[in-house]
Amino acid sequence: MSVTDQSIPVKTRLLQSALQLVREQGYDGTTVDELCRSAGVTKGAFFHYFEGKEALAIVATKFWTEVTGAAFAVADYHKFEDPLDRLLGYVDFRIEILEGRSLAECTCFLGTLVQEKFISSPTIRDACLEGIDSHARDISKLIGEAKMRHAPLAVWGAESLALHTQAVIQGAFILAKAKNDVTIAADMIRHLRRYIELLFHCTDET
Amino acid sequence: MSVTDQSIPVKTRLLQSALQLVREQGYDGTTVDELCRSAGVTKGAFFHYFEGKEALAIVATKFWTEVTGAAFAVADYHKFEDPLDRLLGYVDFRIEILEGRSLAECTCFLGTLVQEKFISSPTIRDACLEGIDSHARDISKLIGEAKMRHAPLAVWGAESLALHTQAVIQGAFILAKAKNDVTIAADMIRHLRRYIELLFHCTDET
DNA sequence: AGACACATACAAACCAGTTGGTATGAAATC
DNA sequence: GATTTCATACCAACTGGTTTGTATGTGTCT
Repeated sequence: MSVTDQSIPVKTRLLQSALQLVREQGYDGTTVDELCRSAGVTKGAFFHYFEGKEALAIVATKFWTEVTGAAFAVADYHKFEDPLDRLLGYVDFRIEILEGRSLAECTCFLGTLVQEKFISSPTIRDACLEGIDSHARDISKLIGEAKMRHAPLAVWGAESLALHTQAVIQGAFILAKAKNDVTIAADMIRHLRRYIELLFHCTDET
Repeated sequence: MSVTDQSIPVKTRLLQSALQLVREQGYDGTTVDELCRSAGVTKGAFFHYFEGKEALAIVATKFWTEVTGAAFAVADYHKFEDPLDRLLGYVDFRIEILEGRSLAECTCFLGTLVQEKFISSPTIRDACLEGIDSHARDISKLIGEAKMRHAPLAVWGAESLALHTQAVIQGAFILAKAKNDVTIAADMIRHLRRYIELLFHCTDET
């Protein structure tokens, strides 16, 4: 099921190509022509479905949020009864995702996009923020439940820790890109796992 | 002392403009013309000093590494006798740097650049890696000393933890950009601080 | 006079977006 | 039920502006 598969609608193919190419080359580094070539459509088709490049970026952030949201929704870690196990399961899942994938395949479209356009396009920035926040809210809920059961008096907030998990993951991707080595990202996320374990097991310290 | 200050050499002005503009707009989003305008020089001057845009980027990474390296070298946190205090002082210093600064002024040139060009320009990627690693080595040394004194048996490695500090900081910048709020980066780095404290104070758990 | 440090003008490629069209199918009209 | 009408989904060529880079000129210092 390549991205040029004729059975996939043109609009979807363009969005899939956008996710891939932007993660590989950045937003400004990806031309509309290239996007069309990758999706196997012409420029006419592109401008039929999207008002312009920026509009595509906005739609792509929503597309990304849906696709990844669905992947997390069906992931195994939800099966654990203890919310702390679910939280640690989530972190393990983030590590699993890295395995056997190229960097561009496992890094975050939103993080890549927002770093490049956070000033030059507030519209894109807001769209990225919504996607990131949407996922962070899910994680915050997980953390809140784990906190309620295991560390109700802890000083740190669930929301803040949820954002921290996302920060670590985003930062892990940057280091992995610099080192051209996905495994380094896993190492960084394992530190996050240890941090969470310490937060829940050394409550006297917080 | 603006970047167009006539007393600063043209080449330096171009490099300073590059650091600023790339952090604001990204590499591909910054044109050579814009760079020249910002530095108050003409295109002739630009191509007199640099072979091209990519060559400038390489030199800019070295410039960045020197400038920031010097800033960290003279920072206060080195005064502490206990290496753990120096390490925590470093983290606090990273938080201090954020205060009163705009996002583009306090984020990392290398992280921004490498995320955009890690595939399309291996040369730039390597230059960014060298800068990041150079700083990480300094932090790794700090951590190694702290570990030797306070947690010699800990399972985590100094180098890995040093990279993790950089990952957290880079990721903090991405979230801050998405939220358009520098203070969120400080929150993320405070989690890093707590992680380090826990690592050194709950050694039985590791 | 010759080297260096720039400035100005220009070229060649590139890129987002436009224009003007075709093919197809569905709905309205006769 | 045949025909016209119209909207949708695309396609290919083109345009105007931008971008990196070059070629050549000019002033200055030694």
